[in-house]
Amino acid sequence: MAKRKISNTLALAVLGLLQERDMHPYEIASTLRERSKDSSFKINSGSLYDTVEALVRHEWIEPVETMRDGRRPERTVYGLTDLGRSEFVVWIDELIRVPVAEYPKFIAAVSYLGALGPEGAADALAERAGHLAQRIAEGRAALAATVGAGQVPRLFMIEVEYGLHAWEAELAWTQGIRDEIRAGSLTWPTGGTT
Amino acid sequence: MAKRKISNTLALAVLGLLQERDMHPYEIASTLRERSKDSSFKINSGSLYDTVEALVRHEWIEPVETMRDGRRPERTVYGLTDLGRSEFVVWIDELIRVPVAEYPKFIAAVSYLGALGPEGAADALAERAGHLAQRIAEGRAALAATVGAGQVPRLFMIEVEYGLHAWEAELAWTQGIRDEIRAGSLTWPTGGTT
DNA sequence: CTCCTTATAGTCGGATCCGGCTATTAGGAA
DNA sequence: TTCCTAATAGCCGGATCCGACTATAAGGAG
Repeated sequence: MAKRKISNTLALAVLGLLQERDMHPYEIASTLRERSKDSSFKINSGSLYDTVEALVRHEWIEPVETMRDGRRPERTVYGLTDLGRSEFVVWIDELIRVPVAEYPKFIAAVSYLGALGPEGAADALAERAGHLAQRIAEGRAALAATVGAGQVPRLFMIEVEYGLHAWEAELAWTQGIRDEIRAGSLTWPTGGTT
Repeated sequence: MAKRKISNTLALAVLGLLQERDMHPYEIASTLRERSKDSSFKINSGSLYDTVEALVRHEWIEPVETMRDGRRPERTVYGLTDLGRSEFVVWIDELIRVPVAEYPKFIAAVSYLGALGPEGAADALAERAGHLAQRIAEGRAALAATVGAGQVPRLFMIEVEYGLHAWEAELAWTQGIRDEIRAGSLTWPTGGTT
């Protein structure tokens, strides 16, 4: 499995939108935000323009027309190439099929949970649990307002379901460990806070 | 919450190890690998040396001695400063307390799961489930061989427990959606595979 | 003794990422 | 009318990241 030419998933979002119709980068960004896909993709205007250039270099997309409206900056509208259309599917397929290691910040911190001492750790975990619970509630509400109301097909928000599921698992673990610390079933090795 | 001066979590690993004793970068990397912390931190020699330099710039660590052994490359041994020692704890505390958005590749792919079509999606999810199940088994075995055998205190491998919990949740979701697709309860909107 | 692989220790250049900046127009507040 | 903010559209320089590479030594196979 050689390394992908393009690995930034923002490129995936671009390809996905251009599937629907040609757009210019700024439009892509605002459409993604409108559909609240900005919680699945890190949308940064700098990265976006770099990503678009990379996609052009690899001929997955191509400029379709460039126009200007009054004295606004020039806009370049891009469209998918056939190559882009097929690579899009191949890429998604691969991303789904084979899990790749990622390194979330939380796991790094948990690796050194010991450094906080039992009380400090339990306290910090409790605070995290609170934040997570709130985000989960917000996510649920957002789902109810769109899919629940029949505004959007469930498939189009399926990643939100996944995100909620993942957060719930994290919440459960966080609370579980907090409880174990408080109950004394997860003990600190003697001789150090490390 | 202003942005951290140093955000790469590899720096956290460095600080954590220097807590125990002074080391040179290469030694840090091999110690981390030995303790299989390389599944919690992305250890790349290039990044490691950059990270160490950044830590020195911020005076969280400092060179303690530099020596050479025969005609091997020179080694610089680093140690924690008082600042580093205290920032270490503050940083962990913050990372635990407040969840930050991250953008795993899987969530990006799931956002466009539709593009695979029902059969393609179910098939890809099934394959992922297989990989996940295997990794979970391996992780469990590794835990049993260390913590289970009393070789290492549970607290020192607690992040492995978290990782397994997260994978299990992902596995459950993956299988659940695969089943829903096969059972027809998650349907594809008519008029497109997007 | 020679060859090959692995361990030791780190450097370097290019790719990527990202926050902050510019410039213009539209819309409303005062 | 003038001022201020938000939206439109994108550019750029610096920070970061990372893979590929160098060079030496030690250990074993044949």
